[in-house]
Amino acid sequence: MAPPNGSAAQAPRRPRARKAAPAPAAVEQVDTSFLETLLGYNTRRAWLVVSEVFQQRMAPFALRPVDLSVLSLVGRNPGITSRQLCATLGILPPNLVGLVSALEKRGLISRSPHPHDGRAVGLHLTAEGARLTGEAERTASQLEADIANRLAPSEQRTLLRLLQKIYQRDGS
Amino acid sequence: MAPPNGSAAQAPRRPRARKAAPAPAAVEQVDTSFLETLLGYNTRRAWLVVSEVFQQRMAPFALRPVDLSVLSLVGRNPGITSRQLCATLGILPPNLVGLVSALEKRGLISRSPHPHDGRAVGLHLTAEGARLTGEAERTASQLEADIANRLAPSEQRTLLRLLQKIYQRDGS
DNA sequence: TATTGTTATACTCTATAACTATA
DNA sequence: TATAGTTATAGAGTATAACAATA
Repeated sequence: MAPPNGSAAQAPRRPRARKAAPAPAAVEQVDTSFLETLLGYNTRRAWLVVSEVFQQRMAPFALRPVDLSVLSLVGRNPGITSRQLCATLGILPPNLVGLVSALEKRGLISRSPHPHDGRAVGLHLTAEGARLTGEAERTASQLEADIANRLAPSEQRTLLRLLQKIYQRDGS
Repeated sequence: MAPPNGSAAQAPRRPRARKAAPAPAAVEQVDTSFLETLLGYNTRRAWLVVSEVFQQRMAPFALRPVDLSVLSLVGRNPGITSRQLCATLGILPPNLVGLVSALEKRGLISRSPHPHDGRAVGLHLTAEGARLTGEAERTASQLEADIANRLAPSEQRTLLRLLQKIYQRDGS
């Protein structure tokens, strides 16, 4: 799980072109220069680090990242519907059903009729749900602060802003 | 799949605290302010955008992101072992077996004995593998450039650098 | 004894089709 | 007819245990 990278990657050029020579040489240091130019590779690697630390620190709450996302959205948007949760988080409706049911069985969220749409159901946090969500949010913020302390405060703000520019105002 | 966000998120504060009041009001605009402060949330959302475009543009090559990663690493590190690929990409050995076998069946990579370790097997690109990998790498670079053009060139370099600072020199 | 590569397998995550009830 | 929520199910991704061959 520990990638032994160390090269300061820049461009995807590789001057040393070998002519299919079967020279039996072992690879010592792995050259990841091209991959490190890819946004997808870098975001995935960064996410792996964050999600691993998340799993460790949030274990006492028994909440996955997606669980905290749902609880946080329900807490800040009382009466939000499953459909709105799906659209906001990029989850497909069938995959949200079990998630919400589990949180309801744990007594963290409750369902109530939607004001003017008999098909929809509004979601709310219970008192216990609000308490646990608040504590979990504080833990998550601290957790991410500990990771982001490798960056200067201005760099932290910049990173979030640039990531948001990548995925916001975009549908495909 | 299209998240209708629009708020300029900053801090996880929410002044409007409701006392468990069952006021039946529908949610119009979803407040994602807290989630947008989380590095994990932002990296995942950005990755979803990149991976979706990747899937579209790379369809002609029938390569997933992880396939291109393997081909690129084998191309730049002739004789690299499965174990080294796993360590570099964060893949578990059992999950790499089928991946490498598939690329071998497609005639893109070949196996050769390791110079001084009878257990290990060195991986190499075939002529066809090198051709396809080169073309796929150029397509991937263009694809990501098109996504990153929402950012200024200096911002693009900054984003990659900050992401790398998050996941590099880290094992847990 | 430790490591490489492998098989088998289980668990999670994600995606599609189809149904119901409301609009 | 279109949408919200749901069920069933299939597929992809990820995880552990255990084995043979080699170090």
